[in-house]
Amino acid sequence: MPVSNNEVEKMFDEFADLLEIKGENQFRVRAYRNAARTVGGLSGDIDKMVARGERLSSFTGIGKDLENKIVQIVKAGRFELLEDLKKEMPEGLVQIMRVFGLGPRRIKTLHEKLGIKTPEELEAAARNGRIKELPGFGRKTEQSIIEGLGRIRSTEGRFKLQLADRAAGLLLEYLKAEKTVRQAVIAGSYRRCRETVKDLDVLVTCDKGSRVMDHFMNYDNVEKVIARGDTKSSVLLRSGLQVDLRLVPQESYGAALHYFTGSKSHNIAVRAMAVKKKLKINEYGVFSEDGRREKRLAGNTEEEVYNSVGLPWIDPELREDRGEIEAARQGRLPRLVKQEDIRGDLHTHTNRTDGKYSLEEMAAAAQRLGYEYMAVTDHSQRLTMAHGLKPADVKEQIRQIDRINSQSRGFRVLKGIEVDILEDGTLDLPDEILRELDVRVCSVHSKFNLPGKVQTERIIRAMDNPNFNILGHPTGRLINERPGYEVDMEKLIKAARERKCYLEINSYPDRLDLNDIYSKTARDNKVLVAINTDAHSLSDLDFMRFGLGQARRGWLEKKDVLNTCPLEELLRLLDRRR
DNA sequence: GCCGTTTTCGGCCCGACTGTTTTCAGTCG
Repeated sequence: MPVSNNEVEKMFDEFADLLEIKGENQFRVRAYRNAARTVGGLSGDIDKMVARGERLSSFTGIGKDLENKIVQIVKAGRFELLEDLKKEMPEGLVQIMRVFGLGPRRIKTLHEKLGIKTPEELEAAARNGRIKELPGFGRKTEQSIIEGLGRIRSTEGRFKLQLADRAAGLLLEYLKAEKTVRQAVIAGSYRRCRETVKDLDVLVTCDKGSRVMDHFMNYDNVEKVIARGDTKSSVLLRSGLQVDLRLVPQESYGAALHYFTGSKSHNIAVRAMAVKKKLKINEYGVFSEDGRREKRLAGNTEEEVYNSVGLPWIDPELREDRGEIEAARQGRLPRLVKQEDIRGDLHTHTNRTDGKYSLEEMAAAAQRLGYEYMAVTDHSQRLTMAHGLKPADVKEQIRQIDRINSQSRGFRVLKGIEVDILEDGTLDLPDEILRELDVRVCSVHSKFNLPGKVQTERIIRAMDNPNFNILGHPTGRLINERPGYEVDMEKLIKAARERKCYLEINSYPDRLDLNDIYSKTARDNKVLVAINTDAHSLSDLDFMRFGLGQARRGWLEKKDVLNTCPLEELLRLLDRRR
C-alpha cells in the first residue's frame, strides 16, 4: 500500500502534537509541523518522488534528517518513531488537543496529575470537579472543557465554502449597517479560498468612539460569546461557525489584513524576511528597530507591507508558503486566472435528466453571465436514477440545440454529454453518437471501491477513446462526506497529456475536485484544466467562483484553463482527430 | 529539526485575551 502525501503530513503533525505534550523543544516541534505543511503541499506524489530518488531536502522545511525519515516512511509504510512515541504517550491526548483552551502544557498537567488519557476520562474528571482543584485551573476552565468537548462532537471538522460564504455575506452586511464602520472584510482561510474554513476572521476599521463591538455582540445569529475585548472578540454563530472580529486603526488596515489573511506559515516567512532587514512586522504595521525608539514605516496597505521586505503584492490564494515567496522575489508570480477570463461553462445539466431547468433557461442564464458559450452535458443512459439519455434522446437534444443556435447570436450552446466511464473503461454511449457532440465530459459514477491500480487503468482505458475530452470530478470525493476513489492522479495527468485530454475542476462546493494541489500538478504537466460548475440549477452557475478559487490556489493562469479559450480555439482543442 | 549575503552555531513571529493570579502563564490565531 503506497504512502500518500497526506498520510505523511498526518504522521508528522501527530508526532509534533505528541512531542509538544511531552514538553520537547518547541523548535523541533515546529520543524515537524513545517515539514508536514511542505509535504502536504507538494504537487507530486511523495512515494514516486522517493522512488525516483528526488532530493526532498531541496524543499523548504525538509532537511537531511527529515528526508531520511520520509524515505523510511515510504519504504516501511509506517513511522517507527511515531509508533514508539505512541506507546509512551497515549493517543487520546492528541484528540484532547482539539478542545478549545487546552494546549500542550495543560494537557501535560492533566495527564501527569490526574492520569487522563482520553476525551472520555477528561470529561469524567471535569464533571467530577477534579480539574478545578489543579493549580492553574479553575471553575471556569473546567466548565469550558465540558463545553469544548461537546462542541468537538457537534461540529466535527470544517465548514464547506457555501455555508461560510452565506454566513460571511450576511455578517458583513450587518456590520456595515453600523454607520461608524469604515471597512469590514473577511480575512483568513476564507480570503485564501481554502476548500473549507474553520472560522471567519473579520477585520474592521471604524471611526473614533464606535460601538461596533457591542453591535457585533448583538448580532442575531450569535449563539455564544467566547471572548470580548476592546479590539478582539470571538463568538460562536448558531450554525456552529466561529467568528473572530478584530478592530484595528485605519492606518494599520493593510498590515492587519496581511496578518489575518495568513497563512500562518506564509506570515512567518514574511516576518523572518523582515527580521533580516532589521524590521518588525506585526498587525499594526512595519517598524524599524534601530535605536531605542521604534519607528513606523508602513502598514496602510498590504502592498506596503510586502514592499517593505522587497516583495511585490502576493495574491491571497497563493499565501501558503508553497514557493510563492521565492516566486515573488524572482518576479515570476503567476498572473492568476480571473472570472473575466472565463468564456463559458462546459458542464451543466437540464431537466432532461436531473437538472431543474430547461435547456433554454440554462442557456439564457449563462448568457446573462456574459459567457460566449455553454455546454449542455446531461447524464448518459447508465445513470437511470438521473434519467440518463439514451442514443435517441441525445439525437433529439442535438436537434433542439441546433434550433436554439440558429436563432441566437453571439452565444453558442455546445452539444455535450456527461458520459459514464463504465467498469471496463468503455464509455456509456456508442462512438457514432459521441462523435456528433462538441464536448464530452467523462465521469466515474459507479464502482468507487476498485483498487487504485484498477481504477486508474479503467480511466486511462476510457481516455484511449478519441471521444474522451474532459475527466469530470476526477476523484469523486465529496467534502466532509466521502473520500475520493483511489486513483494515481499523477499517472492520470500524464495519460491526459499524452492523449490531449483535460481535467475538470468541478466547482460544486461539495466537490472542488480537482483540488488545489492536483490543479498545480496538472499545470506543471501542461495539462489544461476546465473550470466547470456542474450546475443543476440557474443559481448553481455562480459556483464558478468556488472553482476559480481552487484554480487560483493551484497557481493556474488564463492560459492553463480550457474554458478561457475563444470558441473556435476551444472547438479545435476538443477535436482529438485534428 | 531547519537554516545560512551576520553561514556550521545559535537563532527560530508576535500580540491579545482569559483565568487564575496578585504579576503572569497558557492558549490562540
